[in-house]
Amino acid sequence: MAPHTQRTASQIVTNHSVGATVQVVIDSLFARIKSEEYPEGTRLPSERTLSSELGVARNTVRDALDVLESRNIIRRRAGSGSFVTYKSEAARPDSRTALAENTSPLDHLVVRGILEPEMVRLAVINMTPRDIMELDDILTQLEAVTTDSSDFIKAEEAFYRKIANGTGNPLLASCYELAIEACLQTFRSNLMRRHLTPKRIEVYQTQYNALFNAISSRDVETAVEYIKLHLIEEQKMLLQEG
Amino acid sequence: MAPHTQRTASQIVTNHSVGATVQVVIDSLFARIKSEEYPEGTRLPSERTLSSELGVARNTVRDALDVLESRNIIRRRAGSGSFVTYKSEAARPDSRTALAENTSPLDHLVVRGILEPEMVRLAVINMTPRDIMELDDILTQLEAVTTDSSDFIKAEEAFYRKIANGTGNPLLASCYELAIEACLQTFRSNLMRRHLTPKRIEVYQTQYNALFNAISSRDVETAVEYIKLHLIEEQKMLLQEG
DNA sequence: CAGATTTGGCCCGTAATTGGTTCAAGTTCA
DNA sequence: TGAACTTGAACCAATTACGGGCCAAATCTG
Repeated sequence: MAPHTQRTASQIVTNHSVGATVQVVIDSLFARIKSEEYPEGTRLPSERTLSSELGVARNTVRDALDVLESRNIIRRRAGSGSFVTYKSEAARPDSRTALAENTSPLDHLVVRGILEPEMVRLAVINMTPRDIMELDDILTQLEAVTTDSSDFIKAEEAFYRKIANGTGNPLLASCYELAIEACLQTFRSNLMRRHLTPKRIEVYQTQYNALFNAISSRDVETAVEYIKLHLIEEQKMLLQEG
Repeated sequence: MAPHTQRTASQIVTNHSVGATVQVVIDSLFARIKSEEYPEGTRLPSERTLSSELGVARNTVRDALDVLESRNIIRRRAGSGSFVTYKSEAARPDSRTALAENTSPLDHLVVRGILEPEMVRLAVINMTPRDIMELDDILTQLEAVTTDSSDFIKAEEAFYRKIANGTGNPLLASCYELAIEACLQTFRSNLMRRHLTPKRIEVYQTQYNALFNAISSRDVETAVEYIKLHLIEEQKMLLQEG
C-alpha cells in the first residue's frame, strides 16, 4: 500500500508507529463506531471474522484493536470479545432514563417527603370503600412476604400506587408515578435490596399495617403521621449507607 | 452459534459482560415485548419452547431472561412462567393528553398547592446567583406585558419553570413540568385569558415582583409566604368562575 | 384429594468461540 | 541488502454456549 494514501480528515485516531494497513483498519473500525454501527456496549465481530471481512490478516486486525484499546475506544476480554466503550455524541438517553440517572436518592426522598403526606391526606378523604378493600388485599400480599426483597418492593409499589390513585387526583397520581419510575430504573432498587433484611421487612410491614388502619378508619391526622414516620425511617436508612 | 451475529443499532437493553448469543436473545425478546407481540401481563413461552424456537440452549435463554428480569421487564415465577411487566409506549398513547383531560382545574390547583411552596423553599436555598440573574430577566419580560394575556402566560410559565429547575432537584422539576403540561393542553388556559384583565395582570406582576425580591435576598420564609398568597389569589379566581 | 404434567431454578461436563501469544515466512520499500 | 510491515499458522487460556439431568413450585387432570 502506498505510503501517502488515505489522508482523510477522519483520521482522528493516529499512531505514527503503525503500518499503513493497520491505520486503514483503525480508521475503518473507528468510523463504524462513530456512526453507531457499533454502538457503545456492543461487541464487535471477532478478530477472525473482521480479518476475513476486511481482507487482512488477523494479526493486522489485532494491531488495530491494540491501538483502539490504548485509546480507550474499545475494551477486550479474552474468551468474550471486544466491546465498544466509546460514547458517541448521538448517544442521547430518552427523557425518562435521563431523569432517572440525574435523580439522586436524596432528590427522590425529598420529592416523596413533599408528596406523600398530602397524598395520604387526600386519599383518606377520597378513597371509596372499594378502594380500601383493594388496598387491604395488597396489604395482605405485602405481609405475606418474609424474605424475598424483590417481592416486597413490588407489593410496596402497588400499595403506594393504590393510595396515589385513591386521591382521585390524576395529576397528583401521575406525579407520584414519575417518582416511582425514576426510582425503579436506577441502581436504587439494587441498593435497597441489600438493606432489606427480613428484620427490616417486618418493621416496614408493621408500619404499613398501622398506616392502613388509620386510612380505613378515616383518621386523617394519624395516617399522615404514620407516613411521615415511615419517611423518616427511610431517611435513616439512606444516611446509614454513606 | 452463527459465525457472525447481526448487531443492529436497536440494542436498547444493553448489558456489559454478556455473551453475544445471549444479547441476541435479549434483543429479540425485548423487541417482541415492545411491539406488543407479548403485551403486558401475558405469559411468554416457556424457556424450553423459547430455546427450541430461537435455536439456542435453554441456559442461554435463561441468561437472557435474567437480564430482562433485572431490568423489570419481566417477572418470573417458578412453576408458573415468565410474565411481562413492561408497559409499552403503544399501550398508553396520548397518556399526556388523557391526563390533561382528566385533570380538573381544582386538581391542578391542589397539586400546585402541594408542590409550589416546597419548590420555592428549595429554590431559594439552591439557586445560583446566575440562576437569579436569569430569573430577573424573565421577570423583566413579565413586567413588560400590559394587555396580551398570551404573552403573560408564556412569561409566567418561564418564571415558574426557572424556579423549578433552580431547586436542583430534577425529579421535582419534572413533576412540576407535568403539572404545567396538564394545564396547558386544556381549556383552562382559554378560560384564564378571559379573566386575565390588564388590572389583574398588574396585580400578579406586583406579586411576582415581591416573590422575586424575597428569593434574591434569600429570604426563605417570606418567599414561601408570597407564593402561598399567590396560590390563594388563584383559588379565589377559580371560585369566582363557578 | 392425589397423581401427572408443566414450568422455572440449579448444577455439571463438554464443546465451541474468542482473545492472547509466539513464530516463521513473504512483501514492500528505502 | 536490510528494515519495516504484513501474512499465515499454531497453540494457549478465558469465556461462553450447549446439552442433559434433577429438583421444587405451580398447575392441570381425573
